[in-house]
Amino acid sequence: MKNNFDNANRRKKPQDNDRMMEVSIDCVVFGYGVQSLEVMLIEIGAEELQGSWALPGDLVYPQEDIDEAAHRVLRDLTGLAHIPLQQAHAFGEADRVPGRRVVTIGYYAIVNKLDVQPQPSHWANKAQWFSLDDIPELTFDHADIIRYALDKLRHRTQHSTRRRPLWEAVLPQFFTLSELQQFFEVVLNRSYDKGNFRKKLHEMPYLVETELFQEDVSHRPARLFTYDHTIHETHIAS
Amino acid sequence: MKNNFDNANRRKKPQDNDRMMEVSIDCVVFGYGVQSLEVMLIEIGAEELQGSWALPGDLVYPQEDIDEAAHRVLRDLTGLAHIPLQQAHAFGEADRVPGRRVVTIGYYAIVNKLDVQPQPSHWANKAQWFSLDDIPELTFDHADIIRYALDKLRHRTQHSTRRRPLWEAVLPQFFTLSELQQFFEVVLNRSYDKGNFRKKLHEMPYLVETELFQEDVSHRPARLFTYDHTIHETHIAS
DNA sequence: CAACTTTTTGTATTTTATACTAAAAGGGAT
DNA sequence: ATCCCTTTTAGTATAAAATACAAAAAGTTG
Repeated sequence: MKNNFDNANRRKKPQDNDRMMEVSIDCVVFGYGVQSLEVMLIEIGAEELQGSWALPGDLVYPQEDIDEAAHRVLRDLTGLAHIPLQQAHAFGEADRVPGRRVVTIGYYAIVNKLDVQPQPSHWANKAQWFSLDDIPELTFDHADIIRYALDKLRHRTQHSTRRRPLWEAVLPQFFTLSELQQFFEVVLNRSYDKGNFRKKLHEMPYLVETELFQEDVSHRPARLFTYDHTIHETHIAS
Repeated sequence: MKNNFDNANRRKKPQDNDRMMEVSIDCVVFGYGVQSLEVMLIEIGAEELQGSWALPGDLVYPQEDIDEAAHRVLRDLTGLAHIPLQQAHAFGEADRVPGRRVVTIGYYAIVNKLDVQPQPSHWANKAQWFSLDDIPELTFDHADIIRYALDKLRHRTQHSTRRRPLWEAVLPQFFTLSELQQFFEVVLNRSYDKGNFRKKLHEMPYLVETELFQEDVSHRPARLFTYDHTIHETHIAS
């Protein structure tokens, strides 16, 4: 086994470490709430960066996949588990971390703020939500990583109809069309016409109408819909 | 300087290398030609993988940005310089390279086959074009990397109107609308109606009409157009 | 039951995409 | 020169999609 060499570096043996570096993960978790989109940050509770705000991130272990690492890091620092993280971009400026060489891979996700309860642990002192227009000074290039992740989040919300929709992880199992519309309005920061938005949704066969209705609202109760992933997949295939 | 620590790993000193790994770049260079889209592969000329085909790729140096590394690697192995490489995706399965831990970052670009002359060097024995439907067995997960890059290439060709278009690097400075149409047809693997395609192009103010025409063609010569990046940028801003 | 809210359906208009036709402008052969 | 071939270029006619707007339906509240 130790005699297998990556073609990417054929003149070096694996045990030579003069070309090794650290690889980290940074997670951009967006918190969806009523009329607001926030991002989860942690306060560092150790060593010289103590008191600084940063994205939840840590080094990748040699024996784990980067996707696994993303989940572990987020869970260890904030307590958030089973979050559908997506890779956004790798950041690899040589001087992005002063005095060290760390290549980081940015991941992003969106969750419902009501569904999660941030629990800082390990070297995270605090873990809390920050409004997107009120982000504190962050370590290193973390502000860039957030910008990039927000771009991807918006792009994917608008375009990719061929993958499991992001709102599926945010909305309850049964939801109204207005709730879905709000998701788009909050994430994309624009507003839609109610009737027209509804028309477009009716062309999505994987958005299935149930016989359930809203309760305890002081107006006409809306019909509840649900997302059917099986229908979505067969729809993509055709 | 050595006392600065990444918040991503606050319990380790930089000199501990039990969490270090190798980071590599793999370049997917698409070659645009008449009615064809190919990809540049190299034949490995050293050690056990000798004779295998692979993407041009190598380890990142500790002191260079990953974007720089991508250009260096491609130049060293294939002789291709000043190629506008774009990051596609990071691949970090723990077992993607047997016996080692290498996280690789995939980059992609498209060039005109007539503009470049592949010159294998370093540990590349050969460097040549392969048709996309006739790719040989590749090392590691390089086939996945190509798939991913092709996806990005197509997506960007079709959608992103807000960035410098990919065809700018492929077409000559002055080109006909039919040449531009061919680019889209080859990359997206579909055909367009001539009149309608032309109509859409006329809505792009950064595509400017010149007073030049084709010469030495045995039919009505077409008007030549050119791309104006300044106009494009002001157009994006509005 | 009138006032109010939000859902839901519907129409009318504008914009965009697609299909198709035909004139214009060259070269080459007769 | 004239006819035939090609491709460019302009244009029209139709279909589909996006947008704007209006109004009925179905509940709650006072």
